[in-house]
Amino acid sequence: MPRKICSEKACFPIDAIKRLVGYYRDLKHLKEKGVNVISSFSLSEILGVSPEQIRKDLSYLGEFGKRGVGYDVEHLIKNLEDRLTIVRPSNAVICGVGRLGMALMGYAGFRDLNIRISAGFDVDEAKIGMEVAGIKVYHLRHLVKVCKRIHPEVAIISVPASYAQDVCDRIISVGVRGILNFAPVSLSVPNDIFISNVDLSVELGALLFCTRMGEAGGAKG
Amino acid sequence: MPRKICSEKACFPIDAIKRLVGYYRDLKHLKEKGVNVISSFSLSEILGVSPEQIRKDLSYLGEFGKRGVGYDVEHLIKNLEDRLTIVRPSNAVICGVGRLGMALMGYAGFRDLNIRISAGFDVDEAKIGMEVAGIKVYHLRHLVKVCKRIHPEVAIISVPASYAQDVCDRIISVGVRGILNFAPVSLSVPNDIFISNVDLSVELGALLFCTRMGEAGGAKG
DNA sequence: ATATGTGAACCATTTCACAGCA
DNA sequence: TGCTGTGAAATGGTTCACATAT
Repeated sequence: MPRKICSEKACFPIDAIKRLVGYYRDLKHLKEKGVNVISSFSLSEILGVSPEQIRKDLSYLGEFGKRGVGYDVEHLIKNLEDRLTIVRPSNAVICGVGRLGMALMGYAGFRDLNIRISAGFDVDEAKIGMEVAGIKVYHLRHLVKVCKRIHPEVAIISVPASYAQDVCDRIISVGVRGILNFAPVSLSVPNDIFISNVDLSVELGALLFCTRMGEAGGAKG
Repeated sequence: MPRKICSEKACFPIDAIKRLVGYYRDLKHLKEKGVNVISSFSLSEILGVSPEQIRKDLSYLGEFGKRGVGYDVEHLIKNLEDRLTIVRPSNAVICGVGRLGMALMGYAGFRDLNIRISAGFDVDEAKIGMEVAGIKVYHLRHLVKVCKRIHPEVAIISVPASYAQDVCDRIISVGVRGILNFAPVSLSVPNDIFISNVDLSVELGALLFCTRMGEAGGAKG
């Protein structure tokens, strides 16, 4: 993934986008709790992000607040849904129905973003034809055929590392332009394809290193 | 998590640490394939990171290459294991043995970093006493007692969002200083605790947004 | 009075360019 | 000559400070 993303109109940092998606989710929780108006300062405490950062992030998408007052929660949610294109539903597929793949098929959080997991793929004959969380599992050899019907916008790769590049290539060949990769390898893709790596052992390894370094020194940030 | 981490000797960026852990993993694959010496330029193609970036990242930990030649793969691996403290084994625990928690208990990648998942915790009586991938599941109410025996350095939180802060507090109370959080909420922790959030729907949502923006514009980075 | 929105200042990381060494 | 290691320059995200609006 690049560090920032641009259209003709504007550029903004990927990290800002991720934070904004997080704001959206937490704002929905706030609304359920009956909060109608909130300032960037109060939001700051809930989100663990500075008020200036929140305001700057929101300003990438437009002006949604009232000066001297704050943000109308519902209005802000609606605008985030619109600008982040959450209103527009999407299909996704999962390649690799192992333990992790199955967990992702049942992950409720995707639905909140209007993302529907429409199919799973695996090579294990025992799994073909199964339904996991209401999602049908197909053989990987039918990937192209099934995807031509489903038209997934994004794909999740949760196959073993050694299969990942092959699956990745085939996913791209059916027109998928965004890939969330859980396989612990660096995949090579054309530079019009977005690939985001969630590397669990890298995360845990880096965390462990930090705590051990912290023992002797301390974090500064 | 802060942006950088410091000891008395040096400071370096968290992102560099994460990349280094990734280099370590990919170098081990390379070694298995019989590669003995490699330049930062060849590594660049495999890792998808620029040669300068690789050299700079490595330079945070020391000087491991031979000018005019490249890096001895085995020598580099040994040094990374040493400097990233991967040689030193660690225990971790997982709080929340749902679908995701179970997947993580069986995740092979942790073992490659000498990280051992030593216990799982849940509140579901049906799961208590179970073994998942050889790891015993305890009731959450015994968290403190079991952790005092195991001495985990890091913990993984994969409980529902509403339980996460409570579990987090208790984990910290037994001396854990690093937390990998999968619950989709911002947790508040003292600032000597390292917490890394893996937010699956945020990742997928941001990815989707990028592909949709990319349709009209294009990535620059 | 209060809180937003934003250009400017700041600061960290990435990239560059080249000195240093095999 | 070839590739590493690293100060210096550039890039770009975050923080600051304040003008602006209610």
